Amino acid sequence: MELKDLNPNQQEAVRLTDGPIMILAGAGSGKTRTLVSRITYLLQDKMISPYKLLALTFSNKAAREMRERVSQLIDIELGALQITTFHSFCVKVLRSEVAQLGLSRNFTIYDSSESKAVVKYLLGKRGISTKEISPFEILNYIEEIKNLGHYIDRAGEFGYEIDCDHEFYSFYVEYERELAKANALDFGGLISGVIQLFEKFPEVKTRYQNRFEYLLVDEYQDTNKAQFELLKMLTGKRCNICVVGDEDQSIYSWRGADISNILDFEKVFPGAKILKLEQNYRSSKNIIEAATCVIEKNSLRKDKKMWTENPQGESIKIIECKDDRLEASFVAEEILKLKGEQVLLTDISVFYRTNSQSRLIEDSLRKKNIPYRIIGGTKFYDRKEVKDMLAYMRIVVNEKDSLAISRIINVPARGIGAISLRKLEDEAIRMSVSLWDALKDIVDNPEKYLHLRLSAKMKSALRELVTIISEAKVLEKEKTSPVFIFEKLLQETGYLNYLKANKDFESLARLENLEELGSAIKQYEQITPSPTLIGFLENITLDSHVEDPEEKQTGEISLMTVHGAKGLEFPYVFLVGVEENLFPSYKSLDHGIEALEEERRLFYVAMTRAMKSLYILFARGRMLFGQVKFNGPSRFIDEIPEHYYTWQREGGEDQSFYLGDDEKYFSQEEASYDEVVYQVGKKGTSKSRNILGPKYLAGQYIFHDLYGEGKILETKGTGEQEKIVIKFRDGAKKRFMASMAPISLIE
DNA sequence: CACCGTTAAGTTTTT
DNA sequence: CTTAACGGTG
Repeated sequence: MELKDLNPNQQEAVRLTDGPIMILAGAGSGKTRTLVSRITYLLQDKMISPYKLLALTFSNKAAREMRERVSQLIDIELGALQITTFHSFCVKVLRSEVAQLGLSRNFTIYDSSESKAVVKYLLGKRGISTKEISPFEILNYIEEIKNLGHYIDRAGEFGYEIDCDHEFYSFYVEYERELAKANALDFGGLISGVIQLFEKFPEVKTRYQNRFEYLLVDEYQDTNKAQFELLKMLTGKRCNICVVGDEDQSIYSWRGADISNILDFEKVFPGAKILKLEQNYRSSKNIIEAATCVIEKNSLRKDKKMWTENPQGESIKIIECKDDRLEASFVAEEILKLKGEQVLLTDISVFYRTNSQSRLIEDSLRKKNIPYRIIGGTKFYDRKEVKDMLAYMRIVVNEKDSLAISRIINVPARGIGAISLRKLEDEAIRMSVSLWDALKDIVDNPEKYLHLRLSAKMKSALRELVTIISEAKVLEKEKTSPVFIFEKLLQETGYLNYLKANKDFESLARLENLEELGSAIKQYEQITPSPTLIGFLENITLDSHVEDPEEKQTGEISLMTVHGAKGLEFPYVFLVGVEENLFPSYKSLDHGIEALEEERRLFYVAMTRAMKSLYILFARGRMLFGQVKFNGPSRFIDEIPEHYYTWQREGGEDQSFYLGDDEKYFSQEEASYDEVVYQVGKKGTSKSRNILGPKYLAGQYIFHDLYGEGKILETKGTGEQEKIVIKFRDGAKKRFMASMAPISLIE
């Protein structure tokens, strides 16, 4: 096989097939290429059967891409080759072995909104309002436990401790019980389920260990403890494990990704070989060097330094804008300019920290007729009507899924409201059967349930519902086409008519969404050898269906969050909203150095997406939560050495805020306060900025005559209306009117 | 049981 | 400014 296209380090990464190896692959270092080469090398040169290889990724997209590229390179039957996501892999294992764990193989997979519904149900059962305890808090707690790989009654040493006296522990236990009753697993449960399986049935583990002689893991920095344990179990004694990752691109720790998996790899796999891919093929020297300076401020990282042979390239452009609207219109304006220079729109991308920032950008792009598409954002499968229909289908494949039943029992309205539902659920609990079995029995033997005093209307409604579902179940068993079942459900449940009855815009949009769901099922049928309803459902819960920006090259620019940009690259990148409290996010500023370092990695990811041209924008004033905030430029901008960028100011400084053409954001009163001139001098630079606006900026340190030293967290308003939030040494946060409070700036 | 008004809060989201 | 979620009323 040809390895001469690879650099020496990449070649070594391909050839070191045996024993544990960790490849630290910097951004744009040809990571995927190396991985693909390694797979083909194993298959072709080492003559390893595809059956013995397992490559794990995090996203379906990455898995598809890798498989695609392998199949382009070699001409071997790849049928048995497992290139798949952690979760899909676990589903596969569990579907074939799960009987041993007391689930049946038609189990459903709950996504986080369904998990949340379970938690809310548990809270309701205890009579606790969601105001007293937020379901998210409990959910986070449960997820944390599961991210460790824990399962109930796990015995033995496992390197972590679970505090069974924790106030939420009982919720965790009940939650697990509910899921088991519903024959369902959540995302975390898929992983911990396999761990449980392997621990309780070592012979099953041995079988998988024997099969997969070579293990590959992509995006290793994103693995959590549970996934790490799974990997250890799978590699067994042979330890032919190759992980590829970049600690500097770990941006999912808030979801359990544990950076210590990378930092401690050598400890867990003694004798592990560490290889670094440090040559960048993507970006200009200027961008790489600037990004390197930023990321080196992090302490939690391996010693790795990117370099490139690419030309120096142009300077990074830092654009200081007067406000968020100007920022948006600058982006649109500049894109038009680039377009005039024959730059392809598909080569341009705009990144932002939070989804809500896309609105303004979209507005100004539309105004200038620039086609764009949003990558990520609100998901199709999160829409209410889609979830409703999916719930119908879930009951058809898994009748124990009571959550699905309670979701749709009154959608469309059948006269079975919350109270009646509660009555039915209680009855099911009393008889210790599932909700579905209870409903069926009520319909079949109504005389047994006189005590429920169900109205005739309700009884007939229930009968109808049970009949429709039962019929669909028969069709499902007969392997009828999923689309047919879907359409039958849509018709007979009355959902279609229920939407058609309303002529409003919203219902119309919903109809369209359901149509789209129909075509998604059709598409699934076409590309799947033996399509089943359960297969389709699994497909959509485990595959986010994020549109691939490279897929449709119809000449649109791409908009996405920085998280969504990971793994992508664009010649032209606009990074907007680079302000304190936004990027880094105000939430992370309260959570210590680790959270801040993650924000810095995120910033690093954003920078390193750019190949040729990088614009970093920030707005002096920004409309946030209905109020204008003056957050000041992000600290990350300060971390880029000056000689890598040019600084450009947009929007003058003598005009009042937002007094442009169509602005009605401000009352006259507020607008006239911009008379205050202040100075933010950066020490040692000539860049002192005389800006009209607030007197204080977030991040500055002050002294308060009464409370002592403190740091400004945020400011809003100007002049006499200016309010500031200060965090003092003792951790207390206080609000002040800037003009009244006895405070002074500390240099 | 459905609707409406009030209230509170407001990151990121590979699976 | 938005949105979600609750509680009260018709």
